[in-house]
This record gives sequence, structure tokens and C-alpha cells, in this order.
Amino acid sequence: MADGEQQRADRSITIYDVARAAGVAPSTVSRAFSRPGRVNAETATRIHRIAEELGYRRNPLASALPTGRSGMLALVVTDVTNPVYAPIIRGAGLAAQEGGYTLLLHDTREDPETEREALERTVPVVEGIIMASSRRSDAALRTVASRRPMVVLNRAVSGVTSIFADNQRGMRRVAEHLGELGHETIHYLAGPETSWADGMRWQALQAAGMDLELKIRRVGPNAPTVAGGMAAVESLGDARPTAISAYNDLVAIGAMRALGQMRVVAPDEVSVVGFDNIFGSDFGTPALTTVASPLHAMGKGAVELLLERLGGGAPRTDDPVVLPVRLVVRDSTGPCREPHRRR
Amino acid sequence: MADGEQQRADRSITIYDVARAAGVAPSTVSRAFSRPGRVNAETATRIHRIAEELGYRRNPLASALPTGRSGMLALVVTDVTNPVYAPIIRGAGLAAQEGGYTLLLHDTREDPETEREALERTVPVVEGIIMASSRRSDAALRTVASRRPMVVLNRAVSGVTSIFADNQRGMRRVAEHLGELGHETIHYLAGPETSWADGMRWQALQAAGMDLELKIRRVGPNAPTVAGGMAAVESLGDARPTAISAYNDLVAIGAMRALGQMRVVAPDEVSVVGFDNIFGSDFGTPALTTVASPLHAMGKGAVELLLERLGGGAPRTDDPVVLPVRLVVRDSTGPCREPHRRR
DNA sequence: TTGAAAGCGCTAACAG
DNA sequence: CTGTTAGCGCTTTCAA
Repeated sequence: MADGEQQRADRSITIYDVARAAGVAPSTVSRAFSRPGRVNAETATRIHRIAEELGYRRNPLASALPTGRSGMLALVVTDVTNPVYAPIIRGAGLAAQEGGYTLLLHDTREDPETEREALERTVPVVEGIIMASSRRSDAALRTVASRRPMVVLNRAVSGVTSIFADNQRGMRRVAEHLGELGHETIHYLAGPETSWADGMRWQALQAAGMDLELKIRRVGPNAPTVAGGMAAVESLGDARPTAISAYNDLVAIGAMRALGQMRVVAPDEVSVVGFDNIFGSDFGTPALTTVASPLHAMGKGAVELLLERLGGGAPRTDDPVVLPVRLVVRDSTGPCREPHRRR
Repeated sequence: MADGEQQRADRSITIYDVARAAGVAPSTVSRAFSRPGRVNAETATRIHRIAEELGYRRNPLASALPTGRSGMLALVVTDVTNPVYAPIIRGAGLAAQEGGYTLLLHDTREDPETEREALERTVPVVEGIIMASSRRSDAALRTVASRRPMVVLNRAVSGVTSIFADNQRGMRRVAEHLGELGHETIHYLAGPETSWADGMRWQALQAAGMDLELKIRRVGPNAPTVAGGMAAVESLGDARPTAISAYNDLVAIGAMRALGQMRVVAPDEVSVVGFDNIFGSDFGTPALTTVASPLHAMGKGAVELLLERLGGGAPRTDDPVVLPVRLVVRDSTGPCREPHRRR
């Protein structure tokens, strides 16, 4: 009312209204908005002005129908609540915005049924999909990929565009670091059984251990959470590891907490290192030594790969995009001073 | 191929295909899906069976056009990177899923321009909007609300459905707690200038201080982040508060960190309490005493309010929904032992 | 209960 | 460069 722009909500302004007011055909209005080059400059400005005056806004849903381009991308994550996803979501959102796309978020809560349902709803609507840390089988993912352009994040699926952090290098650095500190055995607190990243990390750690002459023990699988880390430590019984490499930061934090309750404190009696360098991993005492994953870059990169593809580029399905990591040494790791270690 | 369900991607199966295969009119197929009651039970099952066989999936975009119901809700947050949002997003996503809706997420990165743009794109597409902790003016929000059903979260705007935590009660509890511990002055580390919640918390703390005969000092505004909390403490100069109440947990954590660097440690030399009880607020040492906001319930409640409204309910615009909070006492607060306090 | 027909708002040939 | 004409896939009167 203040602006005199008052209008009934029941019917929105269409290109027809603008066309009538501008004295041109609807298709011209449409062109003026979708391909500015293809219309007389003067007419175009006039149309834009009138559209502005009328308060016209294009209906993306309507244009999605004939073109098949909805301007939406889906990002499906297993657990929004996990801090790893925050930077990923931000990175993805940023790239999406830059590309003129809108992000649809699906939180599957680690539930396969919810994931299936989400995909069911989202696939017909979006132009592309990013699956982060999906727990589904390669085959299932390929099926989805066959219906829509897709990129998998934090995972490799042959035949599907993949992007992830350099888990191998990361674990190698962990082993080197711990080895340099004099540790001889590393206990790996595993992640979920179905996690691809867990498999990678475990294998890489084993390989590095072999190479550096360190013993590696696996404990798990565990939930990729603080609770999972605590449970893992408790499952250790009387065993007293001097060095722990956890599947991720949450597990590492959980481990330190459980250890703390048993009065064994890092870095003095035990060294623990996480993975991902999530927000908050440096809040605790001691601040966690961890491998920094390029989370933001992963999210950003994933949608960029998708957009490239949507822009007509060939799908990059052969070589996955592997992003560099780096070891962030903080206070949770220190020289091995194992009490029952005789020298 | 394995399933024999192979199909070209270029053209999807429509109700026409199903109609033809089932020997009925397209409209009947449509009815069979949208209003099952209005079609002969047998025909309905047959249609569903055939649709299944053909791999038909309804195109939500196409049905959104004639009905105006896109099945999508927008959640706009100021900073996905802030851990407060994780449970909010989860709660909202859960309720949306239960209501058969899909969530569109917009991260404005605290940038007004991005927020404007996001709204521009999203408003025409979604059926309803949730604005979390928006920094816009009441008037601006009302304008948006006039275009689409909307609920504001963590804020009150008269004339717009609002839902938020009981900031007042929360701050009152903070003051009581600190008062009981013998503190006489509370330094409030404020949030952003434009934050409604900050205003509420500050006022409530002042009121409680008045009531309980505690002195309250305000320091800020500050960014609602760890960095903001550190900066706030640094801005204090030589002043040595015995009790700090922070705008939120991040600020509290930042404050403790800065204080720690000056060798003043909680809870011995200073008590600090946060707000929200975000994930990770108990990771540190000491674990943070804080006011637990019902974050998940806020997200869930917000979409429920929206769905109620979309379902034809009257917009609840008069009395805001205020969710209960509780004080979580952990280790960052303790009895006042102010060195320069003479008794 | 079902079919026929007319759109939802926009785009995309195809002529002119 | 612009107008005309069909649709995109689904819903919804209106008759039958």
C-alpha cells in the first residue's frame, strides 16, 4: 500500500500481462528475459522497464517444464548434524549460487529408506545430484547416475564423477607423524562398515605401516560419532594403545573423552589423531592433531563438476578428483612414553 | 538392463503412456494418483500396477504448475557453518519429510545481498519460507510474508508467525546461577548489532540483574563467532571480569580461549556461560555451562507451523511460539573468587 | 466413475 | 527481429 504496488496474491503477473502492456507478443517478452541478445535493444529495455513497473517475476517452475531446466541441484548428505558437512554445504551453496542454481538439501539421517525416498522425490526435480558419503552400493549409485548427472563426494565410484580428499596421503602423514614420535603400534579406530572412506583410510594406514615398520591394529567398526569413539575405546578393554588414529575427528574426540575418564590423557599417555579437521576440533584440551580435509573445496568442486557437465561438458567419469590434505599438528600427539614399553 | 527396465533418458514416462497402456483416459491416471478416492478401486490398482511396471514417476514440477503446489519449502539461514543450525536444519528436514515436502536451503553467509537474491529466486518456487535469525528489518520481513506463507525463527516479528527459544527465561537462569555462585558483576559479551536475539538476551539479562541486584556490563557488539568472542575479551583491556555471559556458545568459547591465552582460566578465575548448547560446547576443557536452546524443536516447530498454515489453518501471527530452555551447568562456572574483591 | 477439453506460465520452432 | 503456434506433464472443470 505504501508503495502503491499492492496486488492480489491469487494471480501473479505473467509474460502475457507484460506483453500486453508493452504492445508486443508474449514470446518477445520471454526472449527479452531468456536470451537478451535475440531482441531489439530498445524493445528489450522497454519490456524490462514495464516488467519492473508491473512487478513481474518470472516463474521458474513454469520455465522448467518446457526446458527441463529447473535450476536446482540436490545435495544429499547422510547426517547434517555432523560438522564435516557444514563447510561442504557452504562450498556447494556458493558454487551453486555463482552458477545461478539453487540447492536442495536432503538429510538422510543415515537411513537408507529415507535416502531412497529423498532420491525418488528429488531426482525428477533437479538437474543434477551430489551424493556425499553415500552408503549405497556402487551399483545403486550408478543407477541414479544413469537417470541424472551426478557426482559422488567423499567416495569413488567407477563410471561416476567422483571427488574426495586424498585419504591415502593423509593416513601416510599420520603414520609418519606418529612414527617420528616414536610410536611403534597404531590403533586405528575404524568408521562405519559401509563407509568407503573408512576402507580407504584403513588400507592406506596399513600400507604406510608396512612401509614404515609400524604395527597397525584395527578396532571397529564404529559409528562415526563421539559416542562411537567412546565405545571403541571401551571395547579395547585392558589394552593401552600409545597411539590412536581415528576414522574421523568425532571418533577421535570420543576416544579422548573415554580415555580421559580412565585417567589416561593425551598427549602424555596416548597420542590421538583425527581426520577432517572439523570445526571445533581445536576447541578441546588438548587441541586435536588431525588431517585437514579440504571440505569447502570438496563441496565447491562437486557442484563445479556438475555444472561443467550440465553446461555440456563431457562427464569426467574416469579419473576421480583427489583434493590435497595436510596434517595439522596440534596438542593431542606427543612422543611415545609407553609405561610398559621396555627399552 | 538387469531388470529389463532399461529406458531412454531423453523422454520420461508420462501419464499418457500409463493411460494408453491401461486403456483409460489420462485424467483418470492423474486422479488415481492425486485423489485415489475418486476413482474405481479396481481401475486404480490396475493403473498403479501398470505405472509401476512402466516405471512411471510423476513429475512434481509439472503438477506444480496448475496447482501452485511445488511441494517445496525454503529454509534460509545466515550461516550454515554455525553449528546452531545443524539441529535446526535436521528438525526442519524431518518435519518437512513427514509432511511430504522437500527442503530448499539457502545460506546467506550473513550477506544481505545474497539473502535478497536467494529470496528472489526461492519465493516463486516454494510454498512457504522459514527465515532463521534473519538480519533484515521487520518491514522487509513482512513484505516477504505478504508474498508467501512465512515463519521467522529465532526472532519475533509482529504480524508474522514467530518461533524462538525462551531467551528471557534463559538469561534469568544465567543470572541466578552466576548470582548464586557469588558473582556480583556480569559482563555480557554481546552478539551482532542487528540480531534480534541479542537484543532480547541483553534486555533480559539487564532485567534479571536489576532484580537480583547484580551489576551488568555490556561489551560489544561482536561477531557471533569464536573470533568475535576472542576480540571481545581483548577489547576488555585490563578489566578482569569474574563472570561472563556470552551471546552464544561460540562467543563463549572464543572468550575462554582468549582468557586462557592470558592465563586466566575458567572456572577458577572466571566463570563463563554460553547460550544454545551447540554440538561441541562440551568438547572443551572446561566443558561449557550454557543455556540449552531446543534447536531441533525450533526447526521442527517452524515447519510444522508452516504446514499447518499451508493446510488451510489460520496464520498464527499474534502470539509467538516460545520454546522452553534449560540451564546446563557444566564446568566453566564456579564460585566467585575474585582476587581484588574485598570482603 | 470416467472422458474430453481447456489451461497453468513459459519456451521453442517456424514463418514472416 | 518479431509474431504465431504448438506444446512441456499434469490438473481440473464440465459433461456424459
